Amino acid sequence: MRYNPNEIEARWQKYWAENGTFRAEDVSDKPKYYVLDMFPYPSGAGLHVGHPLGYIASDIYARYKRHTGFNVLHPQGYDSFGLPAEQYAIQTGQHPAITTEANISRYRGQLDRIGFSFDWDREVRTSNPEYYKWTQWIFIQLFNSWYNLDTDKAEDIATLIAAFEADGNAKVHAVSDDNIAVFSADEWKGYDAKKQSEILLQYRLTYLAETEVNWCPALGTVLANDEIINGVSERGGHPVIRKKMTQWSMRISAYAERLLQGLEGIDWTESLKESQRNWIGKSVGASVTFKVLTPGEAEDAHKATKGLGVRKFIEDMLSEVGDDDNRHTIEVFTTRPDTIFGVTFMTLAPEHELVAKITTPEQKAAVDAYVEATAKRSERERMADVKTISGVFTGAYAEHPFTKEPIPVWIGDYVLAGYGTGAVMAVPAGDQRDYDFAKHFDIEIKDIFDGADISEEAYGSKDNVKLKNSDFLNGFDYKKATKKVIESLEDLGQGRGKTNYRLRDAVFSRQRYWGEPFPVYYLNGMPQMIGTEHLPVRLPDVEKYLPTEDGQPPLGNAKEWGWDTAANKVVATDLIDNVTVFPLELNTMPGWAGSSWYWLRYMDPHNDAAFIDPKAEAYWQNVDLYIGGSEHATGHLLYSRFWNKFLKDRGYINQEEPFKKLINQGMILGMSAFAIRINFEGELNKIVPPIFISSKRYYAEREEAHAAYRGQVDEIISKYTNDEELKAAKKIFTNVHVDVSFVNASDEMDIEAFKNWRPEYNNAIFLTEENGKYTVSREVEKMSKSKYNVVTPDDICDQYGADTLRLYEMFLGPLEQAKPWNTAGITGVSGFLKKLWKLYFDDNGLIVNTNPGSKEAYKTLHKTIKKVQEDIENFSFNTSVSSFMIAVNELTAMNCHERTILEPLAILISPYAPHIAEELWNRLGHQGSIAHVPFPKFNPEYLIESSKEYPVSFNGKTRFMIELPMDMSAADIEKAILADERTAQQLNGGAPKKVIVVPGRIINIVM
RNA sequence: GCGGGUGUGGUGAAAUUGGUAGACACGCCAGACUUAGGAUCUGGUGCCUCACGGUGUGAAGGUUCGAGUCCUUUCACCCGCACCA
Repeated sequence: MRYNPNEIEARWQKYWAENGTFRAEDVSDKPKYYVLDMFPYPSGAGLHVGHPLGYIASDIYARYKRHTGFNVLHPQGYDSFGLPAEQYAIQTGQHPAITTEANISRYRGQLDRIGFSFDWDREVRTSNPEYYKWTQWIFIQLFNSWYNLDTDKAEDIATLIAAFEADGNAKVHAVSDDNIAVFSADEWKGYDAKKQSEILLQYRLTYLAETEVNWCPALGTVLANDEIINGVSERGGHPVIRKKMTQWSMRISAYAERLLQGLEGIDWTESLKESQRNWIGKSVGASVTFKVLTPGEAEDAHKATKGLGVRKFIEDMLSEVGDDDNRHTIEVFTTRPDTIFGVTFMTLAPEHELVAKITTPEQKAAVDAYVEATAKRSERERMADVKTISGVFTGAYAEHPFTKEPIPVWIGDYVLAGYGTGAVMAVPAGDQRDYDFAKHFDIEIKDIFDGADISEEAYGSKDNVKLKNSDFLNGFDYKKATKKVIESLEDLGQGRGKTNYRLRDAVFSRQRYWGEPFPVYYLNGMPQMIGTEHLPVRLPDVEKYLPTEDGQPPLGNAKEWGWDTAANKVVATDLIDNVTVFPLELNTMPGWAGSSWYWLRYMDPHNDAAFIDPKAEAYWQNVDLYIGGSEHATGHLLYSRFWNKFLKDRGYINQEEPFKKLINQGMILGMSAFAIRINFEGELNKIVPPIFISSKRYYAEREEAHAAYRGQVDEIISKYTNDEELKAAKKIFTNVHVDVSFVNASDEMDIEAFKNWRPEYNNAIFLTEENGKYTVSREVEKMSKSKYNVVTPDDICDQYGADTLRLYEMFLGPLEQAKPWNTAGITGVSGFLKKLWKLYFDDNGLIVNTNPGSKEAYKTLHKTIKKVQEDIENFSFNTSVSSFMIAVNELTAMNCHERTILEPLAILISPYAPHIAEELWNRLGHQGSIAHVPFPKFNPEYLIESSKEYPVSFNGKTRFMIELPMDMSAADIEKAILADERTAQQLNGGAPKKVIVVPGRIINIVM
C-alpha cells in the first residue's frame, strides 16, 4: 500500500467536518484552553504559503492541548470590513458584500485543505450585522462612559452627571478635553440640554470633537496615527496632511498608564512590549508656566537688555504693573525641570495658538512668512528634514519664573505641535536641539553643569552631574533638584509635576462605505445614540461608493439614511424633517473597530441577547495563546487591550488583559526568479527578438573578453540587420521576473512555459547552457503577485499533501524568524512521511505486529515523546520535526513494526501531521478520530542507560571515546581513564596535572 | 540618535543552557538497483592536508580544566521608533 496523501486528507477533512470533531464544548469539566489566530482580512489574492505559518503553529498547539485533556477553543473568522473590497466596488460597482463573500469562500476552501482544527461553528465576520450590532453596542457603552481618575476606571456617565449636579465640575478628576471651563452645580443645572451635551462630550470615552486629523486626500479619508508609516498612508503609500475636522475619537489616552503597566504581567516578546511602551511614550517631568510680557513691557525689556540691569528693571516694572490675570502664559512640558536656570529662550511650534497673539509688529512679517512656509511643507518633508535648523524670533519675551529675567520667545519647527503643549523651555546646555538652535541664531548659552564643557557640544547626561549657576539648586544632582524645583514652582503657582504620554486619542471616523455604521443620529447638531434595543443599524445601500459631490462621505449617497425617532427605524433620507426624522451619521467606523473585541465573541458567537454571556466569559476568560503578525503591535493589539480594559471596568467581563501569551510568526518571503535579458540601446532592440541568457552563463562568462555568448548574440543580430552601426549597439542587461511556477528546484526554467506566458516572449531566443538548460537567478523579496513569486498552499497540497506542507513550514526554522520560501527542501519532509508510512505498511498492506517492542525501540519512542513534548511547550516546532525524522530513521533501521511502539508514535505526530495520523490510527483498528486520544506519557525508565560513551579530552580537545558504566563513580572513572593505554599515549610519558570528571558527561585531562 | 534582535558549513538550521560544534534536512560526491525517473537504497560530505595532524561558531581580548554559550571591546546586518522637549 502506497501513501496517498490526497486521498487520505480529503477523506479525513470530510470526517472532521461531518463529525464536528473540533467543536469546543460550552460546558465542560475539562480545563479550558483558548488558542487564537489573528483573523484574516479576506483579500482577493487568496492565501500564499506565508499566511498559514502562524495558523499551522497554533493548530499544532491546539491539537496538542486536546491530546492532553483540555477543552480547546480554536476558532477562526474574518475581519471582513476593509478598503480593498471598497476600492473594487468603486471601480466595478460590485457591492463589497459580494466581493467579500466570494473572497471568504476562496479563503475557506484554502484553509480547509490544510487540515486546521478550527471550530467553524463559531466563525465570526465583522461585516455581518449580527456581529457589528455588538460593535455598535460597545460604541454606545463607550459614549455613555467617562474615566474617573479617583477610582481609576471607566464609569457610567450618570455618575458624572450626578457629580455635576451635586458639586459642579471643580472636584471631578476625570480624563477629559483640555481647558474645560469650571462650573458650579447651580450653573450646571441652569444650562440648557445642548450646553450640557456639549460639556459631557468633553468627558465621554468616545467623543465628537474638532481635532487636527491626518487626512489622506488620495484615499478620501482620515487615518489614525498607526495607519501612517513615515508620513504616508500604510495602505497605498499616499501623502497625508493635517486638517481640522469634526470627528469621533476614542479616549484611549485615559488608559495610557494601565496599558503601560499591563505589559508587565503578560507573556509577550520584549520587542513587542517595547513597541507599545514606545508608542505610549510615557515621560515624567513637570509642567511649567511662563508669563508673557506685554508688548510694552517687552519693548522696555528689549531696551533694558542693552543697557540697564535687566532684572532690576523688570522687578520694578512688575511691581508697578502688578500681576495681570489677562496676561498670556506659555505652558511647557519638560522632563528636566532641574535645568530651569539654564533656560535662555523658549520655542513655540509654528502652529501654536499664541504665536499670532504675542508676535510684535516688527516681527510679524517674518513670523507670518515662517508659519506659512511650515504649513506648506508636508508632514513627511518636515520629518525627513531634521538637520536644517530654522526658526524666527517673535519679538515677545516671557518672564523666567525664578530670576524674573526676560526670555526671548522664538518659533521653530523642531517643536512639534502635537506633543506636550507644543512649546518648550530651551536649555542649550542640556539639550542638543536647543543647543544647535542657540548656536545657529547666536542666542545665549548658559552653563549650568558643574565640570562639564559645553563649548564643544550640548551636555545631555543627567547622571552624576551637579548643577551650578542655578540659584537655590546649586550643587544639587538631577534627582534632588527636580524635586526641589517642582516644590518651588508649586509655591509660585507656576508649575507642577506632570507625566506626559505620547499616546494620542484615536480618531474613530472614516469617510468610507465598507465599515460599521455609527448608531448615531443628530439632533440640533448634537449626536444622539440610538437605543441599543434597535441595533443593528444596518449599512444602507448606495449607488455610488465614492464621496458625494459636496464632499460628504459615501453614506451621503444613501437614499435610506434618516432615523425615525417615532418608529425607531431607518427611513428614507428625504423624510428628514429634524422633528421626528433626523440625519444619521455619515461616517463609518475604522477597520480596527470590529477586531478590537472579536476574541470575546468567539466565546459565545450566537448570542443575540448580549455580546457575551457572563457564564461563557467566566469559563473561557481570555486568550491563552495568540499568534499573529508583528505589524499589529501598535494598532490592533493596543486598541484591543483598551476595549478589553474598558469592558472590564464596566463590569461586562472580568479579565484585565485579553491575550496572555502572544507570539509573532515571522514573515515568509518569496524567492523571486529572474531571466536575464540582453537588451540593446536604440533601434536594434526593436528589430531583434528578446534574447535571454542563462544566469549560470552570464555570471561565468561576463568577465571573459571572448565570451561565447557574445558570438552567439552577434550571430543572432546578423540575421536581422546588416547595418554595422546598429549592430554595434551597446548591450544592456535587465532582470525580468519569471513566474516561479516555471522554475524547478534546480533553478532551471521551463522555456516553453515562459514563451507561452506572454506574447512578447513567444519568439524569444535563449542562450542556454551546453546541456540545453536555462538557469534563472534568484532573489529574496516579499511574496507578492506583482513579483510572480507567490507559492500557494494549494500548489503544495496538490503535489505533496497538507501534512507535508504543515511539517515543512514548521521545519523551515524557528517560528518567529523571517525566512524565504524555498521549495527545494520539501522533498526531505515528503520522504519522511513516506518512510513513516512504511513502518506500518508494505506493498501488500499492514505489517504491524503485536510483538513486544525492543528495548531500543522503546528508547527511541520515549526519547521522542520527551523531546516533542518539550518542543511543543517551547514553541520550537522545527526541532520536533527533526526528532520525528530521527525516530523514524532509527525505527526503520531497527525494522520495528510493533504496535506498542507505532501506536503511540501515531498520536505523537498527530498535531503536526493530523491526516496521516488519523489514517494510521484507524488502520490500526481504532474507531473514530485520534484528536482526543491521550498524549503518550513519557517514562524516563526507558532512557536509563547502563553505560556511557565518554568523550575523553586532553586540554579541552577530544581525543577518543571510552565506554564506562553509567553508575561508575568519578574516582573510579579517573582510575579507569588513567589506566587506559590511549591516555598514556596522549600523555606521552608526562603526568596529568589534573583530571576533571563530570559523571555522565565528559572527561577532561589537563596536561 | 534611542530601543529590540541576529551573526554557526555550499543552503535552511541544531546544540540538553558552560561539557564530543554542525543534529535533522536540502544540495553535492561516489556507488547499488533499475521499466533511465525529479523513484528507491547504501556510503561520504565544515575548512586546510595524500596523510599524520591542524583549524573552525562576524572580529579582538578575557574568565574557566573546558566557551557558539559567560564578561569586555568592536564590526556588520535586520526590525521598530524617531526633532517626544
